[in-house]
Amino acid sequence: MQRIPVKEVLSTDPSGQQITVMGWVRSFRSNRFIALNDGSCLGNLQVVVDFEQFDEALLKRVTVGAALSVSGSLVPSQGSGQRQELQCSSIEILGDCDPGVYPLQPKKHSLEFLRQIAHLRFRTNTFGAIFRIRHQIAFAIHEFFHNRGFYYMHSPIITASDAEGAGEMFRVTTLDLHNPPRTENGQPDFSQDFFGRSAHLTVSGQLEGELAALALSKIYTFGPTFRAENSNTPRHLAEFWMIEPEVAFADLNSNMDLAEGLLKFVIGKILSVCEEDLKFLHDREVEEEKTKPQNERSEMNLLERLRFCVDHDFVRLSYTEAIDILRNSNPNKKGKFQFPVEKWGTDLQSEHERYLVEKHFKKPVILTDYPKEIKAFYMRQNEDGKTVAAMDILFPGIGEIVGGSQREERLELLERRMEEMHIPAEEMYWYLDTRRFGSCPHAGFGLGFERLVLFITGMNNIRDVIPFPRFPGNAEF
RNA sequence: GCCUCUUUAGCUCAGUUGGUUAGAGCGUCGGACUGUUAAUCCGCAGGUCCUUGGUUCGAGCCCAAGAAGAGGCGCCA
Repeated sequence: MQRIPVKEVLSTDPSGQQITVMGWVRSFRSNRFIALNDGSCLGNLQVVVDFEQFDEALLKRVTVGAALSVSGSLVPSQGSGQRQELQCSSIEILGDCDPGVYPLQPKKHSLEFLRQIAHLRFRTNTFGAIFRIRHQIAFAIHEFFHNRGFYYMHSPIITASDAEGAGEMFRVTTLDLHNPPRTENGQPDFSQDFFGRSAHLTVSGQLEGELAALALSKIYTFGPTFRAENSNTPRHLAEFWMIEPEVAFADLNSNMDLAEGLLKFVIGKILSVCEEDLKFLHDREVEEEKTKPQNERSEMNLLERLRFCVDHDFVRLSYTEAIDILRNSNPNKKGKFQFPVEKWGTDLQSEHERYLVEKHFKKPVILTDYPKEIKAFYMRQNEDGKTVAAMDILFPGIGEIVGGSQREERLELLERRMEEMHIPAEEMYWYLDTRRFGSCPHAGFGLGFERLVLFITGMNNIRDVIPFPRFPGNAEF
């Protein structure tokens, strides 16, 4: 008999039909009720066992975590917790699970503990929900762009370009580390390396994305990126996934519209498609909030935050306006900020961003037109000569979730800026060629995929929304 | 990289001023239980108190160094 996913069974009207279901035991209660989960959805199928019909030795092997194939008839449940249940006529143990050594017990586990057994944490309700939602978010992102005429472009993962300056890079090499070939001055000779030159893992697909956008008009990348920064926070990973759309004939305003539209579409989609998993994470967060002191509890719960994002326009304001607000804010006047806001031109600290998003506006904020000194070389210079057409989207609890800009399409201005920032123009000939041959206004942004998953699932640590997190000192599994 | 905190049973934690035999809940295991919903009831077992060194008659507790984890900051997405 063919296996039917639990998700399908749970949406079937029970009428005594014979079915086979395979999954893993979540609990075995009263020597009678097996809760069987196959990961197709959050819910378990209740399998009812009449122990007189089964060998006692077989039932002893029905332990938490064991893989079973069960067959029987699907009938309306007599209990109140579920619509249907499987009256079991046969049980086959596909894989035993020794409860004495199996780390997952039918009890609460801390996220820190589960992180240490990340290879098994998929089997918990929480991580099942997170990774089902993660899939749906990825799918919704592709759907959004595809429906709007964007082409999915695969930017390279290994790159010889290290000019973008988005962060420290991981080197890719096949040279013998103990005895590399040397140049005259004693440095490793990368001309003898695999690619005939120094190579690294990409920190961003943006520059290559621009090349494609200046021919295909609308492209997006969605792939892994790597940063060898020694970042130890709940918002950073050394390996993370990034979505980077790039649009020709677009300015900063349409760039903001695109980013806001994308976030609203994806969040809205998840609200409708992942109702059950979201509700579970929502309730989980509500329970967790109860353990916190009153003043640390968030004003909105998870579902409220998500709906709020979909229903309200993001606040758009310039860096200059933000500085004014911050300068005149109560915490600044009362010296509550660790870094007081004084002069125009300094970068905002995360405490300032949090104040704007969580206290002042209480909604997502798009900050625009930053001082050129604190932004990347490729951002388009504004008429004031001081700022660039940049935009960052700040989310409550997450901080920067999107960073983007209109790109500098004017060759002379771009070359001058690169010179000022000591970026070798000759190595970037291929990038500058776009400005030499049919340059046009264009814009794009980078969206941190895991930060979006973090926001939508309501989790607090980015290491809990990617299956196998990579961060300083850790590449387990 | 910097700052703060944490590390005691499989898990989550308590452990008084440094004092003799280190506790609880949950889980496991054994037993009872045929309508349970992370069932319930009874019982047993389970410890390198993170590691190393030091102070002391005596250290889970004090000191030093190291390791691991968490939070904050910086870098950013």
